[in-house]
Amino acid sequence: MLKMLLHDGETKLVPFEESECCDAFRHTAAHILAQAVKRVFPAAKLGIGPSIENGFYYDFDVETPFTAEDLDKIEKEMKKIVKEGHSLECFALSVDEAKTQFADEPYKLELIEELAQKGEALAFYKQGEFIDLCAGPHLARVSDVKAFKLLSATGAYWRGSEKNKMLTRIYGTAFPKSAQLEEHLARLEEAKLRDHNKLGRELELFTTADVVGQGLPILLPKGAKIVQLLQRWVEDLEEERGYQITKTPSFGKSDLYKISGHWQHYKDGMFVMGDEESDKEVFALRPMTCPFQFQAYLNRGRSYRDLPIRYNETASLFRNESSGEMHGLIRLRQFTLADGHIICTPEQVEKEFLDAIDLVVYVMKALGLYDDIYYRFSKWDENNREKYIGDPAQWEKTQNLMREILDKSGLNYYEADGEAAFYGPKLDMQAKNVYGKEDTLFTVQIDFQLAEKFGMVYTDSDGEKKHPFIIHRSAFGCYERTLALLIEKYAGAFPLWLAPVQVRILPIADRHNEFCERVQGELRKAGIRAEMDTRSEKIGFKIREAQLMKVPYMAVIGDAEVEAGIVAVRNRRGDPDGLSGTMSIADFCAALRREVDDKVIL
RNA sequence: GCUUCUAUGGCGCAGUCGGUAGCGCGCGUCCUUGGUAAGGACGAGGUCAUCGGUUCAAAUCCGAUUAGAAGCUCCA
Repeated sequence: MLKMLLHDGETKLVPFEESECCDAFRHTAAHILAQAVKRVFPAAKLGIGPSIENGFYYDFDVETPFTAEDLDKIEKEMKKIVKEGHSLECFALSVDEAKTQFADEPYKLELIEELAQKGEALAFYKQGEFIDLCAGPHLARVSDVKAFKLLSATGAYWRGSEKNKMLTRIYGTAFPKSAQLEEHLARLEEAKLRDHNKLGRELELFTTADVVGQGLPILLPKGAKIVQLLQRWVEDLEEERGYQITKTPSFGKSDLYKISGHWQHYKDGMFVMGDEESDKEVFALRPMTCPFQFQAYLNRGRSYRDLPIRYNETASLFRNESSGEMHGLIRLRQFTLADGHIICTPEQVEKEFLDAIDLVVYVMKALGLYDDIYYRFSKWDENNREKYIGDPAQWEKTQNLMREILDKSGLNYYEADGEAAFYGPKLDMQAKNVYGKEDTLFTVQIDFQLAEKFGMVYTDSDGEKKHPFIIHRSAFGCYERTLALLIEKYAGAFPLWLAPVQVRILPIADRHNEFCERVQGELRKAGIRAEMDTRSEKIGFKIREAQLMKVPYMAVIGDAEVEAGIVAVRNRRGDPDGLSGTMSIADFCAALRREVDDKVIL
């Protein structure tokens, strides 16, 4: 139990595990950090310092950013402050008093000014000589902050806007007990071992080459195999659900993007080929599939009887991300989306939307990602209208429609302003990587605008020409990004059906090679991805290699196996359900096939 | 794009005050190899990311570029 100090000056005992206490704890740690920085670097100007998931940070304006040695010094000073054992007190000041108090703190003055304009009360917390403008709550005393560590110093824009000055942010974490801190740090180390950007390279799933460029990974045979498996599987699933496949160009004329609005809204994000001033035609690589796939719809007149039309396409997309944004397989300049558009009547929207979600949920369950995903209802930002097309009433109408459908679906979602596509609201399925960074994996969107822009119509039963609704959806998201998530989810030990090598065949001595080749042939004929270790090494060494490669199964073959025409099967460690023991080649093939089929069918 | 940091054979690293490169793994050859996490010998492989500068001399110092990492911002 920790003693908390509330803004009314009252105290109460709350366990650290309660989020209000945990936040107050980390927030107090942030104040201790700021106090230490002011002591060691008196010229530093204070920004803000909240608690965050798993820790805290504080922003400072300093001449030269903190070095690792600086962090050590600051940490030492923090320990001293904790030992000094100050109690915290909370008090209020008038605007004028506050301005006097923080005359040397320009960022605090800005906040005071702003709070004053809103007519909000100015609360302050004090520990020893250190006073901060702060809404609280905090711990009642600094001595409870026993275990902490400063993790990094990086740049961060004041108030989160790139128009403002970049301050120096120190990140740290803190716990009541040092054992908890150690455990947390160990978890961070553990997470790093699953990092797809490292593991994916080690397992030879992908690589990058300086001369090729940023955000342009080379998928190696094993990585490409996984993507191929996923793509075949997803395309089959889509076909089962009534999708028709299209194949459209990877680039088109600027005129096309002018219709869709990309030229006006996202030209900076596109790779443009040619110069509008001097060239007769200017092209751009496609950042999304929609305008191309719409041309398939426009191929002839459509009746309400034709709808819904569901188009899918495995599409390479190109987006000119800024140089600092690329990351492993997560953020790329070229990527492959299991893209698609459902064109339907207003009456059909609900069912089609729900069916699209149903497909995504099926896919996530099959991949084992279902429990790691959460849902974000991404709406527009009415205060930032230039980012979007269409009028506010339409936006409200579509968002309400989407909320209605979402509520019926029973999905547990949260709403986010300013995250919509420029043409409509989205349901984003979000996932976190091993470092806790969030990214969109899948998305389903309702679009009420592009049909009109492209002149897409259907003749309704009353003979009227009407604009259809369009659902933009992805069954899978982008293959590269999902692959990254899968690598981290399974730490490279893919389930059998996705493993690029399913069986590694290990001859005990070279004289068993011939039989091993036969086994490899049999497995391959049965559709099993088998690979043989042909090196002249001891069997223990070969097993170790196969373990490092995280291959689901090994088939060990020596004299006894050759004589009896069988294989000794061994599974990957930590897989108690897997096959093991000796069996005939035919039985092994059949068992593997069964296991593969069981895993995919839910 | 911004802040900080980084770049040495396929991978992981060492290289002290500037004096033209080493180790482990991997790779190749040969020997070895019967049983569940590293058998041995020999060998190949690097103009130290690129370009430019300082210097008698640069992997080492300086600048630019390219690429990578963390964070911020952005993400159709």
